[in-house]
Amino acid sequence: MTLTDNTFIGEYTYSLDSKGRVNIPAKFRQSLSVDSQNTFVIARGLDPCVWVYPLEQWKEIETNLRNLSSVKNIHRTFVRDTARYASPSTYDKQGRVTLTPSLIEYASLEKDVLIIGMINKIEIWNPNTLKIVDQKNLEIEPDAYDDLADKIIL
Amino acid sequence: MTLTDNTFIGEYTYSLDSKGRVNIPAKFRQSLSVDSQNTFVIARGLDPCVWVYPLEQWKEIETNLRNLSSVKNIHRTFVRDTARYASPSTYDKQGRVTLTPSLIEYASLEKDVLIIGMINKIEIWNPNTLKIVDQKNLEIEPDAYDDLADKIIL
DNA sequence: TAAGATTATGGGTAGTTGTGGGTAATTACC
DNA sequence: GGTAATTACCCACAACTACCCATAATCTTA
Repeated sequence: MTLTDNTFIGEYTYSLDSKGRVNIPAKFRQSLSVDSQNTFVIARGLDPCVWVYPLEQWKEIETNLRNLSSVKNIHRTFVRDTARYASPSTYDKQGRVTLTPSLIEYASLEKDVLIIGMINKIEIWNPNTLKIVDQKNLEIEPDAYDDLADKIIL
Repeated sequence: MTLTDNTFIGEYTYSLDSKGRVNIPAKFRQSLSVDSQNTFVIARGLDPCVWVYPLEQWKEIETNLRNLSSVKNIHRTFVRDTARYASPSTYDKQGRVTLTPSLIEYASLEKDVLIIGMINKIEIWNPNTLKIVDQKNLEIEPDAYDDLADKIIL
């Protein structure tokens, strides 16, 4: 069952092979819009993981980046950090995308990887790294977290 | 007799089979809106149980999540926590949805499960777990309970 | 109360999905 | 321009999932 176009939820364990390929879960592929032409854009996450965008979604990001001022240093830095590690990747007949060595290193990916649907994008994690990050996030102020839950969860 | 669309009340005992399938009570299925296309979204409850949303209801949550910014760590964390354990499930010809192993484990579900209508969603419990939670809830401060009286007329 | 319809539960099967490896085409480098 | 390395494409197997059917229990209605 497919929900909305370009919307991803759920968690899956897959394996990264020796050629740097990972399977994109079938459910995610099915939810990819036709406009995205079987193509994702892989990029650095703000967390130590790989972010995978549907091509269409990435185009919106490019538009937003274009609108950032080149005068402010922080803007230039943000654009550079975002753009330099990003690259498009069309999945093969088996539904796999190829990750760049740079991104595999950045996210410390090994054989077993965790793929998480994040609504408008997909995250690829080393499961051990995520455990550590999850642990750290327990320190988030419960009040701020509860406020979010109140607004969003039904 | 069906009440309002996507509204669930009552309690039922059903069994979870070896393939991770549970029957959704016929009354609940009948109350599911046409827009939900025979589909529920199963997710982690805030209590140790499984939450089952009508697709239509879940889409509202998705919309809310989509509006959160990925720049803020707390937002990313919240989206991840919410989305990762959720998955759509269309019921089969016999009216059953399939639960993920992850959710079965989270809610400690065994053969006998308790299905409870929670107005806008459905809860699936291990009956023993619910007993314990019910017991704990007796300790809720009566004052807080009384505050509710201002908001709800019984 | 009896007959029919609906509902709950179990299991079989065919199609889909994930994973590994092979080969041809392309690119990079001497 | 020739060789080596890399990349993209293709095939094959194994595991799994979704779909289908069968039976038993329950409810509905005449």
